[in-house]
Amino acid sequence: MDAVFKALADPNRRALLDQLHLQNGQTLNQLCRHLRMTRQGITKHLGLLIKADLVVPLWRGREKLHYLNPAPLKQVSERWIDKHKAACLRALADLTKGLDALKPEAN
Amino acid sequence: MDAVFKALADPNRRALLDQLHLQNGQTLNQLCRHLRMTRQGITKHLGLLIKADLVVPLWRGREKLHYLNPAPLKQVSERWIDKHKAACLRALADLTKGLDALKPEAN
DNA sequence: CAAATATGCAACCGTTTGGTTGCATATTTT
DNA sequence: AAAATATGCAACCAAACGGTTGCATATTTG
Repeated sequence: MDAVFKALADPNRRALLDQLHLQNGQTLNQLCRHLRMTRQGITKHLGLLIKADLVVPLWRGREKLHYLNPAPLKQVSERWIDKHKAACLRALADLTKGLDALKPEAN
Repeated sequence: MDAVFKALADPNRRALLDQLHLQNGQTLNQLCRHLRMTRQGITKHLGLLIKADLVVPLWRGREKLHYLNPAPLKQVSERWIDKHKAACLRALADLTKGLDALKPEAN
């Protein structure tokens, strides 16, 4: 969890996530084109993103494809915002209520 | 926006947000009790949280009350997650589908 | 097999960060 | 007015961070 927040702290890493969000499964060299920095520098950033499980790497031959994994971000957003969660859950609750209202005639 | 991510990067600052989430409007000295660190250290952390607009201060006499402001976090969560939104919408879709499955005998 | 491509690993270095200590200021309380 | 309470500001320091350079390794291509 700490790794996720630390990974998000740097603007270049966020730019990498943006880039992957734009086109998923990019290789290291592809990502290098959009960011003016050494390849090794980007490698280190990607390393942190991967450690935080925000990016999942997949080897194909000599190429390393990078995929965006938004799962950890879910928890991030739901830590202090219960307004947000509440709104979503309320919508679901209302619908299930709607379901129950229709059910009696089928039971 | 950068300030928000940077502010969230430190575990002590996240602990402060947790503390405010538990009880809103706490004073500096109150917050000091839950975190083993110098008061001045906490002041600096709160400074960053305030600059990121994650915490809003309110002076009352010689006391400074701190209030949690979850608004900036909303944007954070919605930057790379459209899957999240999609998942939520899918859940809703599945439920409405369930509704439709029950409906025919009522229509 | 040799050359080119794609990536990894480690040392190094200036800057930022997290935290402390010391002192100053403002509001209550007695 | 004096003592106590609540906070602010600045200097300082070790540790972490962001980025570079240099070299090593693995896969593909000719």
